[in-house]
Amino acid sequence: MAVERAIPMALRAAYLALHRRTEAALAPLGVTADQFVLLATLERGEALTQRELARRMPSDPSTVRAMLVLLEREELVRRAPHPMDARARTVVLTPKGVKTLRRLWNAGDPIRARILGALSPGEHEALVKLLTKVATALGGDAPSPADSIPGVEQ
Amino acid sequence: MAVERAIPMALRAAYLALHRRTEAALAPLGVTADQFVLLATLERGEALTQRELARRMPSDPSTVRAMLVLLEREELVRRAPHPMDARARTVVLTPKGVKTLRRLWNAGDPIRARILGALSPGEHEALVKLLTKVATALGGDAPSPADSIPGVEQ
DNA sequence: TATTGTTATACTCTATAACTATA
DNA sequence: TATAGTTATAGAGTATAACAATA
Repeated sequence: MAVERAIPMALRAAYLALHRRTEAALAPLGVTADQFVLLATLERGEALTQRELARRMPSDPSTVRAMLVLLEREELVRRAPHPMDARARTVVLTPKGVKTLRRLWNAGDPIRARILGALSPGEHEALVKLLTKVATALGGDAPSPADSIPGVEQ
Repeated sequence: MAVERAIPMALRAAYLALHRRTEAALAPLGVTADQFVLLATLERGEALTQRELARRMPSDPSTVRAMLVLLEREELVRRAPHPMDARARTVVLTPKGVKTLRRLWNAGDPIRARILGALSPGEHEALVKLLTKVATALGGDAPSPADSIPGVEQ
């Protein structure tokens, strides 16, 4: 099997721990961890189309739609016709969504604090940089055969 | 909101990229990324009980059972009565499971190579260390010494 | 009494394919 | 023709609670 497997497993363990702790912390507010990510994505860029939202999550358009239906039922987001493109719909946070999102950030603070508490400032910066490298290497971009490393995968 | 949010998002992005690429690579073999993790966990410690398997994944016993039912249907794993504890069942890879697992590792090699290709040896080591710190800080499971059952490994 | 596993149940996320409407 | 979104459908993982059998 030849290729180091420590990183994938360590990455999985760290993410799963984060995910589960987040689920538990947000559950009292009736929002899942993934829904939180969606809401936070909306906060960063207002009036996104569903497609753009899916691109940024990143996720699948039909997955995003399923999530939006749930969030709309809770009145946390609202979908409106796009002003220029009659095919598209824009998604925005409702006032209730904004308020809930603020609470969600607060509910997650202890988790982020726990992570930071385990790392020095230098480690923190390094980790973000390394994770970004990994994500980029595995990125949605077309897997160009030229990028693979000859000789490594025997 | 006070606390840095770069790490959680970077962690999520990296894991999701890994997960999706893995799903795509293993799909032709009819196994999901999570099922692969289960099979690989079995490979590392044979004749685990379902409970111990769930602890190591980590996952929920009822989740693991659902996965085992699927894997048993594919004849990749087999469950047998525990020799000492009549309540428990041991789970082992079938010969077909062993063979499939070998193919799964091969199918995933290019993904791991891609990760390694993006990192220097020092970065690779650093990343594993940092991820382990994060997982530990978030309640990552402590790996326990081998508790496989002597004499049961097929 | 505590633990192992099963069963029933429910929900979320995921994703493909066929479809409508619009660009 | 291509794109945005919907609908139908399916499957996989997740987890809780009630339960039986056993330690």
